[in-house]
Order: sequence, then structure tokens, then C-alpha cells
Amino acid sequence: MTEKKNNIIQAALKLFTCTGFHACSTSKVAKQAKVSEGLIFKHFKNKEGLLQAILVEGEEKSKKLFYPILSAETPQQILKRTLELPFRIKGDDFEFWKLQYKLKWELEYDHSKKMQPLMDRLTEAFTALDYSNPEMEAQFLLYTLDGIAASLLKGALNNETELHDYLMNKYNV
Amino acid sequence: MTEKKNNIIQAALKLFTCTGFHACSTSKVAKQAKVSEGLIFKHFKNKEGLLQAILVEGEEKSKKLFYPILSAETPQQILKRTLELPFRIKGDDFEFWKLQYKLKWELEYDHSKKMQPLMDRLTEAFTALDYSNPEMEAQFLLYTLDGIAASLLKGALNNETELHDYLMNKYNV
DNA sequence: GGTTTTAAAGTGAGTACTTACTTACCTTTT
DNA sequence: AAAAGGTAAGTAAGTACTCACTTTAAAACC
Repeated sequence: MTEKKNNIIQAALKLFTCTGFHACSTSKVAKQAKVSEGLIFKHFKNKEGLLQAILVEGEEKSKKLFYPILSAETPQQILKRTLELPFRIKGDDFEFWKLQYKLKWELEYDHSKKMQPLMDRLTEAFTALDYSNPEMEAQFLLYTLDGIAASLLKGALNNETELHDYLMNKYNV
Repeated sequence: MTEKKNNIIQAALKLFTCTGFHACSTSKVAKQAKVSEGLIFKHFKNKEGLLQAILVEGEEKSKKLFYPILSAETPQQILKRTLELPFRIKGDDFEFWKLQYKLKWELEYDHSKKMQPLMDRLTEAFTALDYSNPEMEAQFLLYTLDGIAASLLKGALNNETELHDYLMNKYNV
């Protein structure tokens, strides 16, 4: 990975995130990255390829975020770490996850597959904790966290820690 | 409202919803509506104006959806009708609400103001029902419903009624 | 009631500009 | 010397929007 190639990815991540994929032209990405526009197409073939490169880079971030849950050893741990999920997004990752949510709507991306392992572990935890309907309980919690993450990424959440505490209290962890 | 003007609005609602605002050109809207492209600008001044016209038309749909909650007379009624919220979206309204969610991300629209009256009534209900933290409880529920609505509008929800029943059971209504 | 006036509805070809992408060419690294 | 990195100047198609013009239809006048 050359410096300029990386510049392109960072510039695109920033601009796609703040203006959207379709509303951001390759010429603007090139300008922001301080490279010639042609270089984008040399490295990524086309605009879609540039987006895919960003998404592939983000896979690691995805794994980094989910790993604590997938590797948890007790139901309490699974639950606790799941409740932390939206609040662990910060810094560089913030932009990436915001882009994910934008793409979900702009390009109708589906990441239910990505969430399935999480769903499974949560169901497992709720089963162990004797909840009467573990599957629904897991689905319900993931929707809630999705709503919270959406609000957080849009910058509309002003009581993060209070909400997190409330959640932990609600689920007794 | 002439027939052709209405055609434009309907075509734009459809196309903006399925392809997004920026990815859909005025020429495509004109073609879909079977009018000349110029007519769009005669009626709505510019593309943004056309979007606003759709949104203004949608205000009624917004009121129609929220009214049962705002006019509820008991805390149980408030709660019950709030839990119904995502499941009352259907038919023509479906497209409109999907557009709302798309715009929320594509153009960074904020509809927290629109939700405030709902938040207030929910808080009121949870207070009357002796929940220990009514404000947080209301915020929490709205995030959950937001997550559910998002999934529903993306067509990713395959157990609507089951989820609705589960919710009603959880909140004892 | 029929004729003229007026304003809105509607068209289609054009505008300047932007878009994603290509090509020919130069430079650096291996 | 070969391959990859990088650039500047293109290209054709598309973009939002305008302009000069015609059609429609209802109001205003005699």
C-alpha cells in the first residue's frame, strides 16, 4: 500500500461519509487526497471499487468490535459486552461505522448476515439466563442497540453514559 | 394541483425512495411522470423544491400516524398505541416513511423535533405507571421502535406479528 | 353569448457544467 | 529493463436548470 493509495482511501472515507457516495465525485476525492484523478482508477478500477476497498479495510474494524462478544465465556459476559457495543465506537472507527449506516440506506446494503453470529451468542446467553423467549429477546435487544447506534452516529445522542448505565441496570449486569 | 403536477410528485417519491435523492436525476423523474423536464422546474423551482413538496405532502401522513398516541387518554393507551407505531405503516405510506429514513442519512435530516411530543407523552405514561426512570424508559423504547421501523422499511423483518406480540407482552398491554 | 385578454400549464431544445472514466505519457522502484 | 506508480489532458454522457415558445382554459369585456 503506497502512501498515495492510502490517501485516496482516507479521503474517500471522509467524503463518502459526510456527503454520501453518489453526492461525492471522484474529482473531489482526488483533490482531497492531493493526487491526480486518474490514479483512483489505476488503483481501484472504478468508483465502486474504491468503495469496496474502504469496506474491506473496515472488515478488521468489524472483527475488532465483535470479537469480545464472540469470545466471551459466560452469558453475563456476552450480555455485558453486547450492551457496550454502540459505546465502543469512537475515533477513526466512528467515520467507518457512520458510512456503513449511510450505505445501508443509500445503496440498500444488507448486513443482517454480519449480525447473525452476534444474534446466536445473544440467544445462547438469554437461554442460559432463563429468559422465557430467548430468540425474541435477542432480536429485541439488537434492534434497540441498532437504534441507539444510529442516533449516536448521527451525533444526536447527548447522554451516552447515562443510557449505557440504564441499559446495564435493566439487564442486571 | 393539476394532474401532471401530482404525477411528478408521485414519480419523484417512487424514484427518490428506491434510488435515493442524488442518484435520481430530474430527467428520470420527468420520464417516469410522462411530462417534460421543464415542467418540474416551473412547478417546484428546483430539485430541492420538489423534495420539499413531497415532504410537505407527507406531513399529513405524519400527523395521521402520531395522532392516536397524542390523543390517548390513559397511560395504557399511550403505551399500547406507541408499540403499534411501526406496524401501522403500510401501503402508500410505506414509500414515504422509507424515504424519510433514507433522507435522514443521505441529507442528514433531523427529525428529533418531530419525535419530541411523542417522547413527552411516553414519559408521562411511564411516570403514571410508576416506572423508576420514566425519561430513560421512554428514550429506550423509542430507540427500539426506531430500530424495528428501520428493519421493517428495509423489508428485513419477517416476523412482524410475533415481534409485536412480544412487545405488548413485555410492556403488559 | 360570443369574442378577446390574460395567466397559468406545458413543451423541447438548448445552456454551462460535472460526471465517471480513458489514454498517452512520464517517473520511480525493483 | 520491466513493472508499477503517477500525471495531465482529454472523452462522451449526464447533470440541474433556462428560455423561447405553444396550448389550454377560465375570466373580462362588449
